[in-house]
Amino acid sequence: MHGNIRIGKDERRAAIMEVAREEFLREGYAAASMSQIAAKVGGSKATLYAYFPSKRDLFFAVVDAESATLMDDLYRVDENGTDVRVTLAAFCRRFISLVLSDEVSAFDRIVIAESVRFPEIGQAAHQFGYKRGIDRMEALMRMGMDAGLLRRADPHTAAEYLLNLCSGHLHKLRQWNILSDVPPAQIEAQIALASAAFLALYGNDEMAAEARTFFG
Amino acid sequence: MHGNIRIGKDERRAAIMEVAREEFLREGYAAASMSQIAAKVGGSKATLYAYFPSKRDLFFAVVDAESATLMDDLYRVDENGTDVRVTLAAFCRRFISLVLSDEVSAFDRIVIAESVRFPEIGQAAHQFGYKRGIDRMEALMRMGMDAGLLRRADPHTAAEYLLNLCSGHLHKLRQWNILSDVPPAQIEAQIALASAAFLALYGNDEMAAEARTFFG
DNA sequence: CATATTATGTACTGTACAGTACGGTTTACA
DNA sequence: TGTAAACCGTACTGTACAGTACATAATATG
Repeated sequence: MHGNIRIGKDERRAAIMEVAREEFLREGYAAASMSQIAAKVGGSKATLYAYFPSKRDLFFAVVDAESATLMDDLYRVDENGTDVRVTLAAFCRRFISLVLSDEVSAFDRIVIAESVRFPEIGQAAHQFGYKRGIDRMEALMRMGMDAGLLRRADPHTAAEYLLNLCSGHLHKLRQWNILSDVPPAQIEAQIALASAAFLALYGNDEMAAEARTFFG
Repeated sequence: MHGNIRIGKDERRAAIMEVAREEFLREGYAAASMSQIAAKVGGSKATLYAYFPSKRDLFFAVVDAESATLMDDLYRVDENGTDVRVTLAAFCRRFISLVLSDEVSAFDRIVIAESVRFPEIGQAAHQFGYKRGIDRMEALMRMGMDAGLLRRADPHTAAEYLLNLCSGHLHKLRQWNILSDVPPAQIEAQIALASAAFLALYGNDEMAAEARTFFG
């Protein structure tokens, strides 16, 4: 009667998580409803609870998956050439664009909001995202230092600071839901500013002097 | 922005708001309960609703008040002397300490979490806090530039960047609820780092050179 | 075809909450 | 001392939700 095509368990699970992801990201944990999710999946609540024993479990599954994919995007370092400056700029571009995107924004909001009730979430974001990302970037920093483009310093701290510089003014405005769409020109400006600030702090004397012309 | 002041009975109103503030900051909007608040105030729900027509109104009243007091603390510039460097360092110390405190942390979390459902909140935080704070700091920047300690640049952008530099690594960890208590030594390190970074970017050549020794 | 598994809709339980109704009680004050 | 406003407790309405029960239908496997 209802020509429902039977699909494999994994696919159904994926479909549930996809819908749940949208609901949780848009509504937050409390306001998202299991009945709503079941309805949008097209199945029934009974089936939903057959796959995930509780709302909490579904939420955690979604957050873990999203954490893995997003963080993998966020902290990717494309070593696309020999020039460390190019790699650095490419990283800033990717990172800043993503940080200001709807998806990362929404996810970040959820993590911050729910990390009080569910501390595991904040720890996951830190351990599997941020920390791992910085570890990856250490290699990039070392390359720059070995090439003489960056000052000799603790590469871990340097990586940490690059990320810090990338999350700027626009990020705050997005967190407060003031900017819904960020004009590309502003993103470009933010990228240039973050790169320049980083080079002014960690670049060799020559690069730092050049970068400092950005500030004044 | 929500001036609904009743004549007389100010103490009771204040008592309600004090309790509501604690509840909202600890539980968030959804999980905070009006019955709970009424009980903790010592009164009844009828009285509570006599003062605030709805949960939403009470929430807004609390957020507005908290916004005003917190932001006033956060963005205060103590011009306690003639030396701009001292004023600058004092500002960093005050700002960073407050940003990492329980109160500001909790409030920031609420604003981020609820600015989706209540966009007015994010706008209030921006308009009456952040924006106004930066306007105040512009004066400080101008002083530094006039004194020749800072490079000539747009004082507004410079002020914006100082704030940006102050919200560092530790702020992220607090947002994710990983650090509950921040060791004072780490706070001091963060203060020194932010000051140094700012001077390396916006300080005159002499100060910038000195500040850059911090990085490597 | 027989049987075990899985999906289905519907309707239920229990709970928690915002907001209201109301009759009685305290307080302010004239 | 009288009166009106403010307050109180309690119990209520209506709603929304997580999670469950159950009887039925579709599918797979043998």
